[in-house]
Amino acid sequence: MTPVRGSALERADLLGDPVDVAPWLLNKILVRGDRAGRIVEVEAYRGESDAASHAFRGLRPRNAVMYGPPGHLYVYFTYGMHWCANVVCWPEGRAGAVLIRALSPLEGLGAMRAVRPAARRDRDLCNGPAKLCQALGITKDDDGVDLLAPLRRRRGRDTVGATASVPIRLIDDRTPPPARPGRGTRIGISVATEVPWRFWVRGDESVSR
DNA sequence: CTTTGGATCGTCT
DNA sequence: GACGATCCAAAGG
Repeated sequence: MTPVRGSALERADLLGDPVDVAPWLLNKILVRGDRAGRIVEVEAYRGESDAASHAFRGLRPRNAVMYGPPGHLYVYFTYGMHWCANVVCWPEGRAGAVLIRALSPLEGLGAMRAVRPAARRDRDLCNGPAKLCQALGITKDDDGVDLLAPLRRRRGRDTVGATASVPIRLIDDRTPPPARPGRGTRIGISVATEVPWRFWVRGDESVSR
């Protein structure tokens, strides 16, 4: 399998409103060691002005990363068993993030299948925010990592086990975002359910149900 | 295919 | 003490 190639994103591209950054992130690639997937579904969370955001009630230990510089990963734990990952937006001091809801698996499918035995088909490996974290081994340990940091020389093999030391990066392989992405309301929330801040790549089979 | 309910624990009230 | 930015297995059509 040929490794994905691409350049790091510009941090300036993530300085904006999550509602603008979210569709722009579609078709970018999330890489962890030998595993990689193309972003095909996202949701924008606008921080203190968004009742559905974890930052709606201000700075807390859990959401502190969202108040940091853009381009870092905000990871949270939910439902007593799941991890979910966001790309931090807006300048330092202002909370905002884009939840990554689904990836189209590109590389390391074998490792993903090994960690996700519940996935019957490959399209089920990363078609949900907690599923993709499981597939890439994203946990609390990855909260706050810089997705745009230059990649150092490969430290070791990406084994199915410990992923904590394996870097996570966001890269651009020059596949542009869709000119006309799917757009609709966000999923799984009980407030601010009417705003259309969910975006996806139309027709991609890994978009969540 | 769709619907339903259980699992499970950190965070905030 | 309640409730999640969810997933999955089981049951029903």
